[in-house]
Amino acid sequence: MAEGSYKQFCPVAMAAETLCTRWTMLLVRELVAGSTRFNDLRRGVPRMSPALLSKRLRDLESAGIIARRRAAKAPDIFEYQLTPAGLDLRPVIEAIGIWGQRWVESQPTLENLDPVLLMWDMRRNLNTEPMGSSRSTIQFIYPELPQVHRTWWLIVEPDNVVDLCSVDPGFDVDLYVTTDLRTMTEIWLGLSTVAKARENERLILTGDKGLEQAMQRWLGLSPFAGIEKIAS
Amino acid sequence: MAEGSYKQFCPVAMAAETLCTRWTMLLVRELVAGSTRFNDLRRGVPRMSPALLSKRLRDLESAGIIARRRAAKAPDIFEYQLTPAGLDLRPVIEAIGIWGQRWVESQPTLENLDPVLLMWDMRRNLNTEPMGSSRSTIQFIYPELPQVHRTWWLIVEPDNVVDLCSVDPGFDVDLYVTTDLRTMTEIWLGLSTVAKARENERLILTGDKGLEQAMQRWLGLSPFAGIEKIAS
DNA sequence: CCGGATCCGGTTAGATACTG
DNA sequence: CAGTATCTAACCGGATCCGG
Repeated sequence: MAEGSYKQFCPVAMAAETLCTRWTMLLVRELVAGSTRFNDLRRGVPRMSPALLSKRLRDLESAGIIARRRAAKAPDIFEYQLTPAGLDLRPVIEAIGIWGQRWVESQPTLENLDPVLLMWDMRRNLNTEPMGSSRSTIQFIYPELPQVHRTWWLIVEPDNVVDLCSVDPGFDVDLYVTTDLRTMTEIWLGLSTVAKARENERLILTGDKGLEQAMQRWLGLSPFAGIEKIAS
Repeated sequence: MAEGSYKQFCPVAMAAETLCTRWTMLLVRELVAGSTRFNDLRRGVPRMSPALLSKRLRDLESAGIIARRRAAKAPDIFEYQLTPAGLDLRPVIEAIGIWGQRWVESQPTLENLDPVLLMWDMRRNLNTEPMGSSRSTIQFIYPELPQVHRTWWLIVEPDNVVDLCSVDPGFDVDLYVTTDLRTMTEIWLGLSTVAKARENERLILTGDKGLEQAMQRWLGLSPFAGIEKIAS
């Protein structure tokens, strides 16, 4: 047992001992969302130091939540995969996320804008169903942001594999999305919609009319976007 | 926003910022279980320093989870009451508790035996329904423990108010329960039963036959006792 | 008793740089 | 890609003390 123990037999206490240390819940969120490799996990928790990430992964392993094994395809690369106990943490993440969506105010939330997290989340949840049978390239432009984070390309290949680039992949662009980071994040979180943002001209679409009309559908939202916010 | 922020707009991250700091989840558990006063909360988290408890209560207040107000009956005493946002944390505590019951192994759990926590939990969840219409006094004896924690009296008044004493209240005892702390905790957690413990003579009942037969019913168990443990 | 505040030493986490 | 190493700052635990 860890020295930091609560010394309580209560199941809540025993679980919290592992789960409620700094960064751990976000790390579990990334694992539940499907990330398995060290640097993928790191992208999901970019402000966590790699030393602490490494320690937390060892902690989760010894708690029986993940298993560290060599990747099947690349034996020199490690993968962290959820065990049955880890997979069963999904309801915990969902309960916390639902509470956060309902009760954490929008204002402090929207002080934490981050284009990298947003774009990777969008990539992860993109709905390829409304896409055609040929490749679709969508360019996002945040004019307010510094060069490195200003322009992004989302590419849906014919086999429905989704790719994200921050350097021009050279493909013809089917749809240009020009907006600001706050507006795009509000839409992602379900606090606004594509239609509302277009009305207010905070989001401008140019290009393929089909992709334009279908944006609210192909843009997969946050898993918690459907939960109604109660706090202001 | 706190300086310790994760800087992520994700609802899980925003919620975890408040909820996943040390002791906070256990404190919320106590609040959800019904404790409202500083020293009642303290009894539920006895190893938490009062300074940190005070800080956490202020944090929970500024997060909109509890409201600090003077008690209606005793205006010089403060009460910490859950707001609607706080009441809505019950599903979070339940999800964590269920996961803990399922996946945390019994062995580390049962290294955290604590007679004070156990007896107060038993008091809190006692089922008075099988009790008669007159006062019932049940004495618990843990022969292994030092004097101060060896003997406890659970008293159910005719109006179904439950009381817990660690000094002899002087009433006639209706039922004597002699056992060891580990056995009683296992029963409480649903890892054993009154019948099994009596078979193995790890739990001895003496006194009123009705109370004896009904012990498994009047002994309310941990809220998670019904969840099947999967881990060993 | 109730509801804290203060002080100090140890542990944990953040920042940054570096490596096989 | 997958981590270590190092240093500093923040947080936490434990004990003590205080005013009503």
